[in-house]
Amino acid sequence: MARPVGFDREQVLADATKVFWAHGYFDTSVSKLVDATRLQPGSLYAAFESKEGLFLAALDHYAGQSLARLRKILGDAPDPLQGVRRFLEEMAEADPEAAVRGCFLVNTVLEVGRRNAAVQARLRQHLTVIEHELAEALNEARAAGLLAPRKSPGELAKFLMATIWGVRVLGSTGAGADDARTVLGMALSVLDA
Amino acid sequence: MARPVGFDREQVLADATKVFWAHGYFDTSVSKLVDATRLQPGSLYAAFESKEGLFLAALDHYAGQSLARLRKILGDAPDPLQGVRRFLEEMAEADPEAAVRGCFLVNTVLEVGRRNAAVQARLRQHLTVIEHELAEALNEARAAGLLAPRKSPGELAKFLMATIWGVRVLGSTGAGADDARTVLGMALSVLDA
DNA sequence: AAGATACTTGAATGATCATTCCATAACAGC
DNA sequence: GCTGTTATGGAATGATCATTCAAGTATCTT
Repeated sequence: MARPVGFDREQVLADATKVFWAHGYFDTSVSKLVDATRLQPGSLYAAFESKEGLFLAALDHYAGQSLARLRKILGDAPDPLQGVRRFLEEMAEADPEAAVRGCFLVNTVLEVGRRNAAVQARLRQHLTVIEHELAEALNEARAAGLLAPRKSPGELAKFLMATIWGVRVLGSTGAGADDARTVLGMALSVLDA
Repeated sequence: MARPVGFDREQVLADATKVFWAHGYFDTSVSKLVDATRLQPGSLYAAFESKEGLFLAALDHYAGQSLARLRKILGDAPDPLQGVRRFLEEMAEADPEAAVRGCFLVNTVLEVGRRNAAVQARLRQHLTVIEHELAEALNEARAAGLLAPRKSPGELAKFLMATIWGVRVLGSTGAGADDARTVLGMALSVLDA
């Protein structure tokens, strides 16, 4: 047949994700991507079609990793409710640099998603999967008697997603871990009683 | 003396704010600003020094208006606690376009603030003023017996700010008013009991 | 009414933008 | 070890970027 691809697609996506995450979509130039991935424009365009194509692929790459982390935390926890709590509480313990960097998906919702239908659709899809995962865990928790029966797992999941987003913004303002813990503590108190 | 400035600075700031709010910092070109403000580059640079200078001025313009709106709602409310509730609840009632546009300050925290110290400092300043306003209202509420004494107004204010940010992100994902009301209802339940 | 002052205009600047393209290189099948 | 096919490297493209500047114009002071 012909010459095979000479780079590791996953590695390239990891590199590109890092750049887009740090600089956003519009302030990431193709030349920054060339530097970070060590791929020339030709190869980049052959593999991902366009800057937007690469960006969407990076979004998928990031979302896949986030989902895996959530599932691991839920799986390792002694019960579904504690799993949910730990997932939220973990956010306050990231190092300051990571906290300021925020969540790639949330950053993108505000920078691009508002105005680009393709990007918004992709983001909603990824965020919905995470929300459903939380809702399912809360549903199990309620079935196991860990959560008051009058609470709605679906609504709580929506609320927790908004809490996550709020804490991400808080982190990007440069606030410290203490503030994050305060906010998370109050939000998680909604799960009590 | 000499020829006076031939444009209304407030009007220019209002126009520029609209563009920056809709497109963000990096996707707003000077030529878009020239179109929106009907000022030529020379005049724009004479009045605001640079694109970043105009952006910071737009941020100030927006923050001033936001603060005025908050103060009006607090002033019109029958008591401080209801004022705070109304300020939050009002967010769900914006028309869908405005909801997707989000809050200029929050959008900017994630797009620019994370990486530009001057912008981040300005944002923190504006957001802190709003947070203090909320904390003060909650303090009055507690003094008036409307809020349980064990609740901390300062911590509640931080939590409510994060709630606002979360709801803003929710709106930018394209979610409807119902979802916003659900999230706000749960968050405001923290003020009860 | 005349001169001094400073705003406005819009073209020019050089850099950088996303994307394309072509010559070259590398591998598969025969 | 050719031959066909596809990846790669890197220059070239034309558009657009933020910013500057010189020429023209409007207004205030005297």
